[in-house]
Amino acid sequence: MTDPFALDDDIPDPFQPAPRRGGPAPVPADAPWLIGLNPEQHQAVTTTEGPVLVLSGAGTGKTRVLTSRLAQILAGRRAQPWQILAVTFTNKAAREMKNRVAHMVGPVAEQLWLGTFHSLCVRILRRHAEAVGLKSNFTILDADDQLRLLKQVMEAEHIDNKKWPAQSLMGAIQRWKDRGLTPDKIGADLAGDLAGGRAGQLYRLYQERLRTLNAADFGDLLLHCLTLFLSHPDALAHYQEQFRYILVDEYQDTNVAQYLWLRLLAQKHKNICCVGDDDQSIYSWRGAEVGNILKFERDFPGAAVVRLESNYRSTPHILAAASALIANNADRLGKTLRPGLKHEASEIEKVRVRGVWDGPEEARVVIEEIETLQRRGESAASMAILVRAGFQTREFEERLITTGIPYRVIGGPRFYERQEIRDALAYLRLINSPDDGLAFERIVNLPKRGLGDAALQAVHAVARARAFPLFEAARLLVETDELKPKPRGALSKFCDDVLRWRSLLDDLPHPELAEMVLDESGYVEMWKNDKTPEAPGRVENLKELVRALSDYENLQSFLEHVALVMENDQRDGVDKVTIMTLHGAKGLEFDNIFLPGWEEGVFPHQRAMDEGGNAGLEEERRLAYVGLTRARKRVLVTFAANRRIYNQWQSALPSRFLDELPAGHVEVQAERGLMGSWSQPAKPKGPGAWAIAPKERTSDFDVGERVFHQKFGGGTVLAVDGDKLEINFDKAGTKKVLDSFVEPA
DNA sequence: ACAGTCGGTTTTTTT
DNA sequence: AACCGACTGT
Repeated sequence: MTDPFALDDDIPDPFQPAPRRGGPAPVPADAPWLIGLNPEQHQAVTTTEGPVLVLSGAGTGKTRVLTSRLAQILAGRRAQPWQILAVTFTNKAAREMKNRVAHMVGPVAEQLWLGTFHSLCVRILRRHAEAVGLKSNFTILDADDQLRLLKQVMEAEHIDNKKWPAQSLMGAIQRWKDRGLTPDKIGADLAGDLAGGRAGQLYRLYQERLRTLNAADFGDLLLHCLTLFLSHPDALAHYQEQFRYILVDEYQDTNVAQYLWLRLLAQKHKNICCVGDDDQSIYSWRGAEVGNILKFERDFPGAAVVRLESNYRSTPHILAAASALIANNADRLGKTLRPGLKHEASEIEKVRVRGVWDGPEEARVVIEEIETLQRRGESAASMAILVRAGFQTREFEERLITTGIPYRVIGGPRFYERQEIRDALAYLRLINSPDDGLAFERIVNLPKRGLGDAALQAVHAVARARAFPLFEAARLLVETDELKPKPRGALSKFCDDVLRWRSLLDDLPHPELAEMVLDESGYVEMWKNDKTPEAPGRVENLKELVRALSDYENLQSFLEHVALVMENDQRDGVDKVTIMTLHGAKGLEFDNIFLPGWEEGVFPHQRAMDEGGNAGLEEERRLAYVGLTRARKRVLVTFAANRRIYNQWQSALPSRFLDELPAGHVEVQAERGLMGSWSQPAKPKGPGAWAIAPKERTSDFDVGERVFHQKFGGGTVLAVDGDKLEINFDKAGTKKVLDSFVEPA
């Protein structure tokens, strides 16, 4: 066995610049990255020693501070690039930071330890895999494989998957991992009655299965890293020594495991700089703990705290609207955003709010506005539609297609999640890692080789009996007469093929190998013979996959990229409107922002409130804050009075967040009667002016009266609450609607 | 072994 | 409505 602590990768290679001598050097005050910083930014950049917490509001130049700080440390000869750890939350942020630093300090930026938590953990784990029970070429499973594996475990344990869906147990396991909890830490108190009280045991079995498959899921990457650090003090000491400076982006989004990871690594030098904004914490559902910000000063006594409050992005109206909204959250550190830019008064528009009848009309209104802006010279690329949930994109897409406006959906079906790509990857995974049983199962009978349930069962039986990986079990099985001749021959051929491909791994360039595999396996052929309309596209995607392979040194690094960088950044030069979720928009900015679907239940999302209570509502509000602060010049917020959900029409009430926008900075344009009590002209009277009307206004309808509603048809009034009616519709059941939507029948 | 049908569920956000 | 998974018949 190789020494798990071999760290020879860290020895500087001859291509790196000679180590700087003579310790820190002064950085000239006119260094390019210091020019134009405001005093707070300057302080955040130049306070390189000791712990620093930067509370950075939206649009206050956070990325600039981080990159300048990196440049400052490097130019001040305070550390070699590989002694600096810079952690981001997304791959996009990592890439941008790397580019910007490279621009300032040149190619040494390549040597920084800069990346997402997950990619940095993989980098460490590849070297110490044995220490946590894996081999260095371990596979990183995606969500799909994770669930598949857990289902297998649960099935083997005879857990009724109707009563205990694998999905919810998966969620629990992930949250445990987010908190740094290994199976031995899961007591009855944590497991609860999940999976009949056997959740802890199932978690353990799942982890065991992962190890046998030489695989790790996303959460494992951090968890194993923590295990490594805690069980191998020499490894921890090595990295503590190495990372003289640590920088963390989006600190408010770190979960407990990530927090522990950082805290361990920072113990030696304590030069850790965390940048975050509690008002933009929107990932608590994924285990993020805003509390990590609060703990910072406790864990690192004497930490310098810098507040960045000058906003260089949005107009005063937008800032005022966002600030007033977020002020409704009780649980926050409190920051005040100040306009940092000069704006031409004539150019400044108020935030606009518009109510419409239903979803399709909302799409029409938004796209009309897009066209208007385009006529005024705004580019499509300057506009983004930010939705709460993925399903909302459809109506806008449809409308954009009919209008012929180019658009792109970020976060839609991703390239590496497509069926054909995952199948092709399974072939490559099996070649790369013989232990990858999930890959084996996925492709052993794809294309159809006449290997069905019976054959697969037999393979499983052998694997279990001998504690072999599935692939090895299959090889053994075909030497026996266990299988009928036909399946036996097919399986034998399959095994021979895989072995042959694997033997070529070192000799053939990997793109050629991939091409050969896809060809000889008959996989491409399968799609070429497929008559469905999407088949040609799939063949194209496979070609693209082979092409993408050539961008990577070897198969292993490609597979890793696929697992960690699940994004499709179609940043072609074409001028396109962007559609994405609010979560996806964090960190981005656009001149023109559209915020549709501001209705109770949609936004704030019902489930967020049901499951998260008031904390859930506050997180939704932060999401709204993130949405508003993406805009530089214009915001259009819309809501629809009726929405089709599960193919059922439902009436909706305007989002409470609308009430929280300050009247003086908002302009309301609603169609007659659609706003309910929100009728224009509203009398602006400071914040809250939009509040749903005084209860004095009572509907003209009476209980028991027959009414007619455009979408729901006829019904009987059950109750009257101000201008809201509860109506028992003959067809659609009981619903609450505003009285302006119904007429006497 | 596999295709076709039936019935139940789905829509929160993602490294 | 549309998709998925389990079941059934060939």
